[in-house]
Amino acid sequence: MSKHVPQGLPLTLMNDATLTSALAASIRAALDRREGGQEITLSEDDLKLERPKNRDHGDWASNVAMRFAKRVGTNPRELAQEIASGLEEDPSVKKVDVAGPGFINITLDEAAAGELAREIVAAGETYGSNQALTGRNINLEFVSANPTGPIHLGGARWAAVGDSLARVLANAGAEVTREYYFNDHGAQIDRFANSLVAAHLGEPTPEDGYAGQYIIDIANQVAAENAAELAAASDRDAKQEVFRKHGVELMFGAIREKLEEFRVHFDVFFHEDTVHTDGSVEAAIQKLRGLGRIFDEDGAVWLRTTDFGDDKDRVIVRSNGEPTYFAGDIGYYLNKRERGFDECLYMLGADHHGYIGRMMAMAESFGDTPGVNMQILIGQMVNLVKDGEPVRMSKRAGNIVTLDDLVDAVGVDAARYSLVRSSTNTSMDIDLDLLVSRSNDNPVYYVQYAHARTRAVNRNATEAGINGDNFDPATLTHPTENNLLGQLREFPRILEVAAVEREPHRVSRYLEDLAAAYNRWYDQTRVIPQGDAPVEAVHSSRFVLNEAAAQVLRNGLTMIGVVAPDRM
RNA sequence: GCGCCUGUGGCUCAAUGGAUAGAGCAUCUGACUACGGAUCAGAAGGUUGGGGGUUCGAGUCCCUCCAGGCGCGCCA
Repeated sequence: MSKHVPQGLPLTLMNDATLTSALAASIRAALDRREGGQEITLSEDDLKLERPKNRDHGDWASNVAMRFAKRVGTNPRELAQEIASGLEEDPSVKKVDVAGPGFINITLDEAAAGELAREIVAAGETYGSNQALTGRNINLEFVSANPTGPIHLGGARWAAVGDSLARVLANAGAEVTREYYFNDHGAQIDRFANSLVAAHLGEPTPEDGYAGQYIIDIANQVAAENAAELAAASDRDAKQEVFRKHGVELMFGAIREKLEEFRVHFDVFFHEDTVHTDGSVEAAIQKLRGLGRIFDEDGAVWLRTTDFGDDKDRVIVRSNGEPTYFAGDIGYYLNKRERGFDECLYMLGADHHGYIGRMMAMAESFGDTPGVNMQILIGQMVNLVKDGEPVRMSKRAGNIVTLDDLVDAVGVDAARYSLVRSSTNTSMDIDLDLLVSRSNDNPVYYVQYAHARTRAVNRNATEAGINGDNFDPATLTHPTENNLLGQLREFPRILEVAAVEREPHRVSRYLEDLAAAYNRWYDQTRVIPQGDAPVEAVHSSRFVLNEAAAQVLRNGLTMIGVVAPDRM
């Protein structure tokens, strides 16, 4: 994602703490044995363990030997060997291998690894929560679509991604406020109102107006509900005012309703009007003027954004005295900061990326730090495709595909999942017909199926009298168990990265890997003994592992607002 | 012209600078009178757009070229 966010955010990995300290001690010892080793200080980064993609490379791996070999005058493999022999003394370590150019591959003791299943079940829905963003007070603004029409596919994408991001940020310990900037101030609203009057009077859609069935529907509804008010309106302008007031209200109500149905809840709906009427804009201009950032030219009021890297200076009050749209943004930003938000995140479509320069300059004009107090996340467009050909959506033309259409076609779960699943850096083509016909291909069902399967296993096992009482982690020795445990162990780290990098799509990718690991395990082992075979500790242990997998699938699906069903 | 994003198997997309570039769909071959076959096992399919560079190591970072999307208003 194009992220105008601070670099080098702390990323404390949820590695096994004792393992990390054992690694540190072992490296220290190896370095101290060499001349000059005392001069080297180890950073958190140096001790970072990573999870090998290939299971043959153990549970954890470190590249530390390759990073330090040159500095201490040896080759990586030799240094790795020294560190490895020190590590092997740690009781939770089963074996340590040196591989490839100097990787240190650590395999955990099975009992230590299996213990995780019990820990996850005990942690329940808190498993995966972390402290990566503790103490951050974040305002996340997303969707903010104009109330001149229903939410279209682009807005749907930001609704799904933004809401998931909010969940991921909160899961990382941040205070998150979800906010929608309700743009009810500008000329577009006049055009919207004008379109409603025209529809009411049976006139053709005005130049620059909005078309579509929803305009007619809203016009009819306003007319039906406000007959007296309309009759009292003397001229067309007065009628338009009636349509403006009630039409915007209706449109906005519909948007809120659709978002709620999409399981996207906003804490604050902020009306653009208020920054113009409550003095926020005026206060912001005064403040910037006091800071020497404002100048007057050609009868207009300007903000000297070029001082902070913008392409050109920006008008904030036109020569006719009307504030620009950007003036509203300025007042709104100041308003957010005064409400106590340290970090204001904006999710914008790629068609607004030209805005970044002036927004960041504006924040800096206030003395704030761009990329910290103000962070802008740019996501690429959603394109509508029909029969392989791109179709240009336009509210004016009235051929938009809406959030509602998408939900009608595939349902909330599949819609949210597929919108979140890919990086926001990539533009997205949606062919609604194709989406419907291939709806069963959606990976969301694979993940949901895995969860439903855990519940079926649970029901059957419970009926067979199996529970977790005789849990013995050392019995979880099958390769697929090792693999599943490794996958489960990664969950908190995935959520940390997703939060810090602002990339919720990582969660869905992870869930697909986890579901695959679960299905393979299910295929290879049995929780319930076959036939008359006795119930042993291993079955009890697998029962716990089954519950752990279920828990993580649930917790992960919750992050993207998708239901974890008991049956499908 | 300048700026941002993208370019990875036939298609849709993954991959905090790490090991043999991974999934799904499509294609082909197998597996159910054992806990849900919406599943599993396997095969085939790649010069990561081209070319330089940095690094022990580059799909990832830097430069350059090519292609596509988006943007450069006293519009919102």
